[in-house]
Amino acid sequence: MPILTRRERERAQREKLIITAARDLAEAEGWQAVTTRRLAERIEYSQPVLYSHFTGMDAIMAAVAVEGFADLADEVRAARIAAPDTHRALAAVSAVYTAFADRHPAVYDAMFSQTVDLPFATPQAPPALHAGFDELAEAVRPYARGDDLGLLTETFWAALHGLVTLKRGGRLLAEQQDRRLELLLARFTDQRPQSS
Amino acid sequence: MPILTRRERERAQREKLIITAARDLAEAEGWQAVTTRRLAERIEYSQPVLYSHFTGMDAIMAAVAVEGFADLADEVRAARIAAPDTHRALAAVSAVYTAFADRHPAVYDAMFSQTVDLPFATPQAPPALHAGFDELAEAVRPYARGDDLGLLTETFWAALHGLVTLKRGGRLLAEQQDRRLELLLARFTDQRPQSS
DNA sequence: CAGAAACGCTAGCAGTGCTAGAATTTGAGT
DNA sequence: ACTCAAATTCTAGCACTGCTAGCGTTTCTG
Repeated sequence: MPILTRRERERAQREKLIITAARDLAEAEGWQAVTTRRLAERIEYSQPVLYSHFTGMDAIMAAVAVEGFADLADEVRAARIAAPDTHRALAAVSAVYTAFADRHPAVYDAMFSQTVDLPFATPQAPPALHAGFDELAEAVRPYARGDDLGLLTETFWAALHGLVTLKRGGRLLAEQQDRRLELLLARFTDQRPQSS
Repeated sequence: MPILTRRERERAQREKLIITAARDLAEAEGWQAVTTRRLAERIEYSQPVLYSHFTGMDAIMAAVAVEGFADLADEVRAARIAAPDTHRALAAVSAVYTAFADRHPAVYDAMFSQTVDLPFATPQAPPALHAGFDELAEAVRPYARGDDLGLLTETFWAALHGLVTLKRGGRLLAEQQDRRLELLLARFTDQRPQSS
């Protein structure tokens, strides 16, 4: 823990306040409603203060995303550990992932849909993002067969992401989402009547 | 074919011009660069003319999407019909789908990512959208086993969509995309890993 | 307690989607 | 051919956006 002066502490606190206000406003009314003016009003400072913390709106969205990575990783980890077997582990992880997207659609968008200036598919990506991915990979591992675990995890993740975003965009009816998830799991866990 | 007066013909022609200009501009510089002013400049009319054809920017984006549905459906259909067997049919359909998204990212976004005021998961959805979905369903059918074909097709489609969008957003490295697609196909076509 | 540095503010720029109302063109009907 | 109304297109403007220059105040330091 570095030693912080009072000013530095207050600054950090205000930065957190901005991120929280942005997230709350985005969840309540969507990212299009998160403007610098409304954000400044919420935190009871003037607009330019935002730019002393972040380079612009994009960076604020990125900060909300980074918070989200940590939250999601925690939830996925908890779900995986609590599961009694590998089968239910992957199911639980998938359920938690889609539930997170449903509960925090704006945060999810910032994390995975919006174009945001963050390193992703590199070691410089936020640690929480790697942590979350690793949790998912552990859940996938028992079904990797001979395939590359990383690539297979990415593929499974992409499938979850596709289900989430198509549903949220109104391209898929919400009602049958659970059954789609079941079908996806069945294909990835190799549940089949008989073998070739 | 209805009888159109010269004025009506000219109007229809200009509407097409707007859609094409919007698509071209979006592909060249992204949707954020498609503003009413730039669009009006391109078609060499003033801004308000756009509002005599469309209710707003959203409707213009929706019109570009509808065009895209038809193009994509044609390409998918051609790929499926040309394939010599069911296995290569699904592979070809998947390849064509992702290639379309790569070649026309802005159109793809309008179709499946942007929030656009169009009916989707209902009979009122654009016919070309149903046509495209049906083509995909035919490619999936041989691997449906006992599962509901519609739901399984939606799930497979979602997986493709996830791969496409995560890659375009920089969340997945582009290099290994082909291998991810292979893994997805293997899981859906029930191919056990072969010792190679 | 003076001077300097840090800080947050007001005011403004160039851009956005969209619209009211004036100006122009068009196509009758005489 | 000429008038006049209807259709059409334009100019100008509104309320908003992200972002920034520069001024005035507060705060810390020597």
